[in-house]
Amino acid sequence: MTKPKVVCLMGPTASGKTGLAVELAENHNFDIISVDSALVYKGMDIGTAKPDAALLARAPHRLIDIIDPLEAYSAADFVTDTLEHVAQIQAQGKTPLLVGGTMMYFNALQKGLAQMPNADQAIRAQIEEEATQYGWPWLHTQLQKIDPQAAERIHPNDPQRLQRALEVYRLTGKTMTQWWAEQGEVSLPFDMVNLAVMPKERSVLHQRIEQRFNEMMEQGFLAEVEGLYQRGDLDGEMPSMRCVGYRQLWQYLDGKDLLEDAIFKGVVATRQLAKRQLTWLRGWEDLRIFDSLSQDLVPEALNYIESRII
RNA sequence: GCCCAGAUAGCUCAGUCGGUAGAGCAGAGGAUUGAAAAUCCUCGUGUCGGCGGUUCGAUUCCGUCUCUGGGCA
Repeated sequence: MTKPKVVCLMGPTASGKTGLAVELAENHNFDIISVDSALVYKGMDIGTAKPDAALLARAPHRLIDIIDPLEAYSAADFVTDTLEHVAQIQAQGKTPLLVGGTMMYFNALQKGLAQMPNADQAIRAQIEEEATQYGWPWLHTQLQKIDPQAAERIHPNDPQRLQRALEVYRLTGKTMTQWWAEQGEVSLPFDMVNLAVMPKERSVLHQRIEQRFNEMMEQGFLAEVEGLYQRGDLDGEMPSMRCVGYRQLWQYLDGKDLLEDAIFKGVVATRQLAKRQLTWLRGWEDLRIFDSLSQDLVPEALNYIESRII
């Protein structure tokens, strides 16, 4: 018996995912779920290239504007929320169309996550404290004693993963390696149809990225970040303010960079993001890639999807 | 026109007391299990501005030319 389908539209930043998604939605019985770790934030619109009101009216997106920049979201939150939305959409007899560039979220959904606990601020602060006192290499040797396999995998210079591995152990008394071993196969009540859009040439993507960043500046990106800066309750270390562009303009507002340099660094960071997204995509199983410059992009993509949905 | 300082990797520069050179950034490849637009790993041959000279050997010293800054006229 064939399961219902969920369509996943992926692609690097600035590849034209949103435009394609809206067109697809208007030509098919789709309901869009955003797969984007930056679009979840309210009030972060220009710099995230969030679809505007007119576009959202044509094709509503779920999982946009769901939290304040003060809060954090995660791959696990995404999976939970998405499963709920998918069920709702299917109950209405529509097909979910997942669109976005946060490959980690797609991966978590498709490959599954171990049943580990959420981040714990107190434990993280504690580990942070130990890191400033003894240094991350020392924490790495601690991990070696607790979970040698994880220590093998995690580089001593990778504070984020080191912290997480230690956090999981302190929280549960079980190592990350144990959690992984217990993980088991994912079994979702639906099948995926994966497709991606991107320009054939990397240089085309780079041009679009630079052009789009300049357009964002013209549209008032700096004022948007300034507004967030002046709230007073946000800081540059929060996940929201580490987003590409926001981080660099924050540096400028902090007086740590010239505006011109901050803009350049923002463009660079966007290119580097695109590169990492492409690395994910390169090895993705059962993924059909479409050229974003193709004249017949919409019909081609629609054709492919229909051939897979049956 | 004269004087001075430069000219080395895509960019900014270091360096070679004469034995053909290396950092940061950019770029490329990879990893990716509750921060993922995050975090991290790996990768550096380029007429060392052109042409002559000295020398076994010049990117390095000398001369000259070109170009770019700055100063003086």
